[in-house]
Amino acid sequence: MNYKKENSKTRTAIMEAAGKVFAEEGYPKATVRDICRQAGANIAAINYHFGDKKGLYLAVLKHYQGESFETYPPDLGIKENEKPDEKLRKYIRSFLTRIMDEGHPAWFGRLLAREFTDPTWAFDILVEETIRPHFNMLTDIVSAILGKSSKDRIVRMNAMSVIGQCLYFHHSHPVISRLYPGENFGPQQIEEITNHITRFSLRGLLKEKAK
Amino acid sequence: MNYKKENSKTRTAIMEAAGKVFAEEGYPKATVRDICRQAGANIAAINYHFGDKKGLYLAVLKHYQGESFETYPPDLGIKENEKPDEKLRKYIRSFLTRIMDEGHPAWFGRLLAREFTDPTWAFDILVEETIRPHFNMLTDIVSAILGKSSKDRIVRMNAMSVIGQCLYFHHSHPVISRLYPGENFGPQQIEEITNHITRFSLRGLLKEKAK
DNA sequence: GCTTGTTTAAAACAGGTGTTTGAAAATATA
DNA sequence: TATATTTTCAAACACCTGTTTTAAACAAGC
Repeated sequence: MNYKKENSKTRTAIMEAAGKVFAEEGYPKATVRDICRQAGANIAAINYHFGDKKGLYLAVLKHYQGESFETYPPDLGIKENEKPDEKLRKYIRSFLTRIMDEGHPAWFGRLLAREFTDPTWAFDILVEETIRPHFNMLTDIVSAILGKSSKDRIVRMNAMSVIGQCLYFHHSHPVISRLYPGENFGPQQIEEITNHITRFSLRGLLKEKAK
Repeated sequence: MNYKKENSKTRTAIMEAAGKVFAEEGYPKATVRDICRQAGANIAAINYHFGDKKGLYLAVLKHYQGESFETYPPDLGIKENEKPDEKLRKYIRSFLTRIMDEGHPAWFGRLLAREFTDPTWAFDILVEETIRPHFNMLTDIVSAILGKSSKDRIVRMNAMSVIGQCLYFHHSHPVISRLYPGENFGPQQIEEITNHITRFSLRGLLKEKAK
């Protein structure tokens, strides 16, 4: 019922492994046996420390959520008096890095990207706690560029155009690697992709403003 | 071994139900029991008519693939001497309709969209048979607008920006409906979304050309 | 009629899933 | 040291998955 120590060795090992597996396989396909094997723990430990698979997923979300946005803050280096164009570039770079970066807390970004395309029961929590505030941040930037209210419908659509590009450049890997073997739009190309999306979007936005 | 009649009543009923379920749930989560229940057929019928679940999925792909691209041809109304701008608009509309439309053969589009974000074993077949030719069609349009070779890397990135927007406007449903209840980017808004993406993209592309 | 080939039906099978059990081991507490 | 508490472990449980079996119903040809 009450799950004891917060800093057990196997507990953190399980969370570490779970983060990796959940991000790679997605919640439904990820198996607790696989997670425990990678963590070097017994299957029952998952019940003992987290209650059940849901509890584990929730714990992983809650924990790495913070870590991810500490490492890749969406306003990374954004100064208040900076031009909206530059704000947009930094937002895009941060977004891309968060989901395409390799190594430790980048799982969370991929996990979030997964929830975007087919949500689990945890989606509502994620929307309120992380997606909404960060989407608002983007719409603010876009509305500043367009010179329109951030409540405007057109602002939302333009913001979605930006996010759509970012997400697709991430999970287009399977397609690209088959269509053009050798071609590579992977984590190493984050800078290049950032530049492309920023240019492409700023033009789409600027003309919209002029109209 | 040899699967008899091609026009059995239960056979077509199963394929119909399977298309719907596969598109809604995705291949892994879709269960043969669910499909057979919706088709009013026995579980064993799936083995008799299609061998196994893979065979069924393949049969569904092969069949509705043709039907989908007959209903929503990617060059819908495109005349050879038309301006590239108008070609792009029609391509985008066709793409959006194929995955967002309701009713009969629209499953296939959604099914394809699913394979884009997490591919199954059938992905390689789909790439060669449907994705490659249609992506080439898009890169041709884009390269005409940019005035660059369709083999150019920059052309591919711009094409991806277009497709990324289309895909995201489709599966952003869960996000949007939670962020802005009442707001709706459903099948009814296809025209509006087509206009937005076309304008947004044409501007992104045009300036790229001018540079 | 009978016989042959074809299609359906109920039940069982083998394997994988999340979860629980109950007793050991490890650790802390007195 | 002795006792109580916390943590691990192997095994089993109940359920769901795709698949197979075996027999029955159906249809067509003679």
